[in-house]
Amino acid sequence: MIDELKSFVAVVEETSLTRAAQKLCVTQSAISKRMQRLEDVLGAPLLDRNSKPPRATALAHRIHEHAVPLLASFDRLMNVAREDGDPSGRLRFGLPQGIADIVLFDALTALKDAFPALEVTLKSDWSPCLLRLLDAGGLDAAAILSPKGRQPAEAYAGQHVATMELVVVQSKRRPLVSNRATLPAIADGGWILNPEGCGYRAALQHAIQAAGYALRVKADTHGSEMQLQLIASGLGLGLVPRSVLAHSVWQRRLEVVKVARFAPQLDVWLLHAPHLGNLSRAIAHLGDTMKSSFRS
Amino acid sequence: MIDELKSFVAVVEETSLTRAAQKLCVTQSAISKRMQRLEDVLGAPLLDRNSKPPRATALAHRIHEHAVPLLASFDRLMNVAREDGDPSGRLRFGLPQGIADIVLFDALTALKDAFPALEVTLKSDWSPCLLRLLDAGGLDAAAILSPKGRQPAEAYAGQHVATMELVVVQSKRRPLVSNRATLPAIADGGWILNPEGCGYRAALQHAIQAAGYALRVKADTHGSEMQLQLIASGLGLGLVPRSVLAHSVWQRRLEVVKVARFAPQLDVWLLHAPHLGNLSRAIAHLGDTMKSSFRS
DNA sequence: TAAAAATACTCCATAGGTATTTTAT
DNA sequence: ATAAAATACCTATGGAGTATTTTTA
Repeated sequence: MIDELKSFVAVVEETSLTRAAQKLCVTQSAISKRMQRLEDVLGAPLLDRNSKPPRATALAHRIHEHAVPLLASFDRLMNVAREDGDPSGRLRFGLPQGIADIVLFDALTALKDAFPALEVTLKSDWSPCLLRLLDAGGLDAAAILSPKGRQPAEAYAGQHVATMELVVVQSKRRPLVSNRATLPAIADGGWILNPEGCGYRAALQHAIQAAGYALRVKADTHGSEMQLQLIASGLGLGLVPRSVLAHSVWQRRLEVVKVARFAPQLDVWLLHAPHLGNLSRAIAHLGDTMKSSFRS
Repeated sequence: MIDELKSFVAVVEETSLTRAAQKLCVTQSAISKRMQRLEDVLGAPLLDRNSKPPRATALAHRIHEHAVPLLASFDRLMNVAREDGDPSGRLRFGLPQGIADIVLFDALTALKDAFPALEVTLKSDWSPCLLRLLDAGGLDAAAILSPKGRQPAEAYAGQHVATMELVVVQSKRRPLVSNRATLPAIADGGWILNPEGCGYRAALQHAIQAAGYALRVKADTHGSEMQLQLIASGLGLGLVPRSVLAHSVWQRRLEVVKVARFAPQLDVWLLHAPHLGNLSRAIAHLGDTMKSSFRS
């Protein structure tokens, strides 16, 4: 039916079956039959054959008005799957809060600049949830945190974006531990962390449990600034990326606790669906801006 | 390709080839092959076959977003040709100024009420031009004036709407002829008429020339109110439908001249394209409102 | 008479059905 | 073990091309 409509539009615009045939690189006979098929399907004549070349009927003009945008949508649909096509439609991007703090503004600005037509939808969640969504086709791409050195999983396509150094911080005014502490000392210090599922927290928990201690959590927070504010008040220790600390408004009230033989790091990955279609270029661009966000 | 897209949408929404097949009344094998065809055309997998039933990929979700509105447009296009369908799209209606004065407001209001989704485009011109446009498919319907009793032409579809009685008018204060005149008296009176092509003028010219006299035109006007204003000033005679005179703001300053053996009448026809598709009901409604406009 | 569209006829591709195999849960 | 999808195989249809006829300007 799409071929019939394309032929019909060509016929109306060329006002000639023969010219339409040439334009579409088929025989005049094929066009003639396509038009008859279309008329059969619609149940009404589209061409007035009392004239030569036949003239489009009033109904044909109305159908033409519908057919042109329809064929344009069809072309756009076909373009969605082309790797080299212009990014279009919606890009569904997921990222954990901790990464959002660092890259989101830059990323959105850059995407909007490069691909104004692209609509970006965001999903903020912990890395494992994002991975599951990515798997289910609910996301086109996701930024993921994973312990340094370990690939998120073999099955995922994507690129390594950055490695984040995590540092232990406490209040400068009301320190809880020495700023050159040991693992046992901080384990019992009382922690202010983002909830279960957070990549930072998982890394900390893993390290402390591996050393045979238990993690004592004093407060769950959402978002780095809230976390750092509470830490600055002297309520407990925190674990944050060094870059987040550097940009925080609470920085002056916080100090880094150096912990012997404890240097947690997280890898940041930009993973994406195996086939991106015309989002490929957008995701590549996103990867670049993320890398530069982490460098600065 | 339309069938493939319909199947694809069904598969995504049913999350199962088998259920999609049942929904579309074809075999599971057919759906399986349609999906493969679509994937071939797009050059990318839409289903993740590592699961059963297969899950839609991220790309599939994006394609789905485009496919749904596309199929809706397709259905709307198919509906355009159905005689019994809801009127949609654009209705291109032509009518001469003289009829517009009488029916246009009522007609537009009634159409808007009955079919809010319908967009009406107007073309104002003399009847012969409208007929030519209608012929060429440039109009869906046109109101036409033709001398009483004569069909506009056998080839046109449509209905008779009304017969308009035309009356000769002159200024009440400054009459040019007796208000019980004869044909030779008025022939030389000096006329204020709409330009060449106007149905009224044609009728008058025909009657006067048939009686062996010549029509002396003093002024060309556009639109009945302008014409009646000039007539009221005593500049010349006019020929207008009795109904237009009745509704004119100049009525009190005008008087009807009764002319012996001169009773010009015009038929009003509502003609339309041979196949209207889903405009049928709109045109039928238009015919009804026109008739009632002429009665009042 | 010339140009354009429709048609008769043929061939091949392909879509769909049936029956069966493969595969994931 | 079972349900679901893929596939092998067959048939029928239908779409396109060639050559020819019909029709309008």
